[in-house]
Amino acid sequence: MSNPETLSLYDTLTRSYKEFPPQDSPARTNPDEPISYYTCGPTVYDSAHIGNFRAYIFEDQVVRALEYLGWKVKQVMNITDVDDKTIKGANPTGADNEPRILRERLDAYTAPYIEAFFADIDKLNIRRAAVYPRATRTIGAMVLLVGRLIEKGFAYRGEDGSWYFPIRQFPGYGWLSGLDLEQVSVGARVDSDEYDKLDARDFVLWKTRRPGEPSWDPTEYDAASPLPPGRPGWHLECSAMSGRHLGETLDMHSGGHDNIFPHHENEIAQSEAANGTTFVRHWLHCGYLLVENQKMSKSLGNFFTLQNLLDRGHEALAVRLLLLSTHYRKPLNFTFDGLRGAEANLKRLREFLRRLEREEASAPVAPDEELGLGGTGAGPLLSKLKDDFAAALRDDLNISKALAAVFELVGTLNRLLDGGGVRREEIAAARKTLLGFDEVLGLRLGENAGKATIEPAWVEERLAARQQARRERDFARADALRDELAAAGVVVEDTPEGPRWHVE
RNA sequence: GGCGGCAUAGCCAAGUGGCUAAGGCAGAGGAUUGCAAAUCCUUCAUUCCCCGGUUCGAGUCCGGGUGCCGCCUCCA
Repeated sequence: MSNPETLSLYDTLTRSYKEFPPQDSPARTNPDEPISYYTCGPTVYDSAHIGNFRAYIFEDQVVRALEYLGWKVKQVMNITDVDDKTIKGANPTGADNEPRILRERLDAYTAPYIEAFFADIDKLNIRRAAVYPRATRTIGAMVLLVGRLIEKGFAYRGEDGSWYFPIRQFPGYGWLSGLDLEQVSVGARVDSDEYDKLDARDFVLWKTRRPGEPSWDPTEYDAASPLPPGRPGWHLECSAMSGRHLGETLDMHSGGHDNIFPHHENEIAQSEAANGTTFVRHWLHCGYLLVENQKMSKSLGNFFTLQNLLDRGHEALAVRLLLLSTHYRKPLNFTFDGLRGAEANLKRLREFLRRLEREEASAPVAPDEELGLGGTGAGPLLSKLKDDFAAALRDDLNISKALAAVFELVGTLNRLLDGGGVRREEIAAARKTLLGFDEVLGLRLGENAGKATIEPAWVEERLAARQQARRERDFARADALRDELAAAGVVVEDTPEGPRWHVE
């Protein structure tokens, strides 16, 4: 393995391109040290939609690209399993009960959504992160974090016992989002439990227990904790979980553009106030997803989960290809036209790999090949394309350029193979190059997952009958046999060397 | 109102001052085929939202518009 290559990546905080990994990242000097990468995960109150998956696929691209370029990565993705929506979902009537019962109800409510989330990311071939910490299982770390904030004077208690973070005390507040605190309008609406904030813009760290809401007793984790029984505020979990699994300073943190404010802004404030160290060296955010040029919403009827698309007969990996083929920082306009285009592209890539495998297996090893002669000189082309591909990734993950290299490989090799005389080792090298690209694209080109298993003898029997019919020029019968095979998912292609088939 | 992003062919999209504006999808014509499929060839933006300006030269820089999108504190 050659030395890892650095990338030029846009950084949200400085609004500029920066070299990644950052200079002060331990991964830069210690080859065994992984890049620490924290990603905001799902709130499990419902099935994730394709807008969520754009972010998760983008983050998967980041990991895959870094690994392709030679880096080790430790990715952590949180699962938010306690917030207002999950609480409401778990206990719609608001009936009060013991905290333990309410916590159990919450777990029972989120469990199927957690399961669905993992099933979906598997279908989309999103690699699993190293850890998926759950908020409800990390309460102790959150309690300790608030404890440190209290010690340092970065938290105050409201009248009802909830604790808040005083944003005015944190000098860097607003930096990430570029918001000027004085300009942020303080809404006229003041929530009933916000009356005792010192500043209406302060955010809650720990909410005191309300009837009907699951709660945790902080003294179970820290006997000296002044926090009342209650639950964590929205932002606290990410600061606590990232610290627990990746340390006080992260190489990279990413999420959707809409997480910048207030979520990530508040994470910075909490973590840096508590630890006195830089929280994140590099911030990365992906753009929004539109559907047919409109915001995705249930009322417009353009709201899609992955399952909705599968139900319409689309393929998860085509959805993946579509969602990754727009540069991560640009708005992505999801259309069914685009999805069909992605399906065509995916088919072309699969077809190309099949051709390489087929021709590699049948290519004779010519006498001059043993001498290293002959062939078409595909080698230099392949190394150029690999260079182009890697350079595209290093250029702020320029996926369009990377895909151009992939399709140049397809077009050029198809031409060479049509011309003949390609050496077996050249074909093998092309195949390996394509599969190498797919390590980043994640389209499972080299796998046959999900394909129907067909009994070859059954197919051969029909093919033989069809050939017989063709020889007799009984094309109606030949086409009927081909249709029968097609119905079973078998695609037949006639060639000068006879028919060949594959399962689709 | 404040802050930020985007605008390139029917669709997706690269491009960050200089040869003929990448690549993909769709379309058209052709080779091949019994018909298909796959593949290949040809074709598909005198032009980059509009108006000015800078420059020998601008899609690329500057100014001004227009349009679309996001954020401006969770629980609304």
